[in-house]
Amino acid sequence: MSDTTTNSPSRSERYEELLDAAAECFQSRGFDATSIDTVARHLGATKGRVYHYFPSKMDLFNAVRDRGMDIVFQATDPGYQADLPVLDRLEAMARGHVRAMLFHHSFMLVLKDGLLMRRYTTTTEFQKESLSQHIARRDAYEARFRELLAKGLAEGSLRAGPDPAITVQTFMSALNGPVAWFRPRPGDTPQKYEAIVEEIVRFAMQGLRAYPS
Amino acid sequence: MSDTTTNSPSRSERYEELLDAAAECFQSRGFDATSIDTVARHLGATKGRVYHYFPSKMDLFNAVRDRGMDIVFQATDPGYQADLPVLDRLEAMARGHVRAMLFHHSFMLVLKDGLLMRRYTTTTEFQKESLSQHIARRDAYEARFRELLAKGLAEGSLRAGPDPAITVQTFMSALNGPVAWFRPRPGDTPQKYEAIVEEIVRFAMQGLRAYPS
DNA sequence: TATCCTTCATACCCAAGAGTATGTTTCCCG
DNA sequence: CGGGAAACATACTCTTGGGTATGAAGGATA
Repeated sequence: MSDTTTNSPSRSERYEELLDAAAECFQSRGFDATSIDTVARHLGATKGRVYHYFPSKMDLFNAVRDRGMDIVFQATDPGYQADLPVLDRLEAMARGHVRAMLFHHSFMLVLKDGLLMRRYTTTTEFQKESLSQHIARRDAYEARFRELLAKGLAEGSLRAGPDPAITVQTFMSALNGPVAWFRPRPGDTPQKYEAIVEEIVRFAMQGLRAYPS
Repeated sequence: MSDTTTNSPSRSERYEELLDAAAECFQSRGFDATSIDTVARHLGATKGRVYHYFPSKMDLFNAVRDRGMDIVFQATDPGYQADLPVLDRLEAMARGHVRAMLFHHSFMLVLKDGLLMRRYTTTTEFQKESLSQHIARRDAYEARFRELLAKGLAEGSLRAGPDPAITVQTFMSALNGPVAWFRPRPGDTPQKYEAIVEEIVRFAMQGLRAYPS
C-alpha cells in the first residue's frame, strides 16, 4: 500500500484499461484520426505505456475488434444453444445482439469499422493471419443466423425472399442499427435501453415472420 | 477535333469526373487513408488538377457527401410528393432509397461516413456552415419518413413501439443495409438489383405494418 | 503576334504522427 | 541489500501527406 490506490493493478487489468480507452478513441475519431498519443492521453499516460502492451497501432485496433467479436458471440450464444423452438432461439439471439450494441457501444462501433474493409494494409504476417481469422469468425457468426432462418423456412414459421441471404442481411442490418444512430447519454436508464431492445427485436422479427398476405 | 476525344470536356464535366473519382476513393479507403494524390492518380492526373477545383481535401469530401444527399432526396421525392395512401407513399420512398443505395453505392457510403461524425475538425468557417447545413438536410430527410409513419399510426395502418423514433431508425437501418454488405460486381444484372430492392422493401414494410397479434 | 486567362503539372515546405532508443522508477526475489 | 526485470516516460527519427508556390501549355482576344 505504497500508493493512494488500494493496490497496484495487475497486468490484465492494465490491459483491459488500454482496450477500453482504445475502443473509446477509435469509436469517436476513427482509426486514422486516432493517434497513439490520443489513446495514451486518454489514460493520463504516454506512448510508452501503449507500446509496452501492443507492438503497433494496428495490433491494438485488432485487439479491440476481436474483443468486439467476443462480445457478440457471448451475447448470442445462449440463444443459439437453447433448446427451444427455432423462432424463440432466433429472437433470443436478436435480443442478445441488440443488447450488446447498446451496452458495449464503443466496441461494437470498432467491430463494424473493422469489418468495413478499408485500411487493409496488413503489413505483418501476424496481422494477415489475424484478419483472415476475424473474417472466418464473422462468417461463422452470420452462419448461425442463416442456419436458424433456414430451419424456420423449412418449418414454415418464417418467411424470406427468393434469396434468403438478403433477408438475413437485412435482418441483421436492423439489429445493427444502433451502431449508427445510438449514443449513450449520461442520464440513460436500463429501462430506456430495454425499450429500445424490445422495439428493434419486434420490428426485425416481424419482418421475418410468415404472415398470411 | 485536335484530340482523340470528340471535344475538350467542359468545366462541369471535369468537376463530375473529380466527384466520381473522389467518391470511389473515399468509399474504398475511407477519408484519412485517401490522399489527394490517390484521387489524382485515379484520374491519371496530379494534385494540381484536384486543387484547381477544390480548395481542400475536406471541401472535396463535403462535395461528395452533399451530392450523396442530393441523390437520396431525388430518389425518394416522387414517393413523398405522390398523391397516394400513406402506406404506398412510404413504400415508394423506401424503394427509391434502396435503389439509390445500390445504384450510387460509392456516394452512399461516403454519405454514411459523413454522417457518422468522426473527423469533426472543421477548420474553416465555410466548412462549419457546410456541416450544419448538411445536418439540417439529414434531419429534414428523416423527418419525411417520420411524418409518414405518424400519419400511418394515426390511420391505424402502421404500427410502432412506444417511441416511434426508434421504429423509424430501425426502418431506415434496414433500408441502409446495403451500404454495409453490398458490393457492386461486374456481372450484376438489373434484375438482381431489383430483387434485392424488393426483398428489403418487403422486409422493412412488414416490420412497420400493423398486424393482428 | 502579343497578352491574358484557364488548366493543369512540378517542386517544394511543413506539421503530424507511427515507431524506436534509451533513460528511470518501482517492485520482486534471492 | 543488490541486481534484474517489469512498467512505464522522454526524446528522438523519419516517412507520409496536406497545402502552396511557381511554371508551362493551350486557347481566346485584340
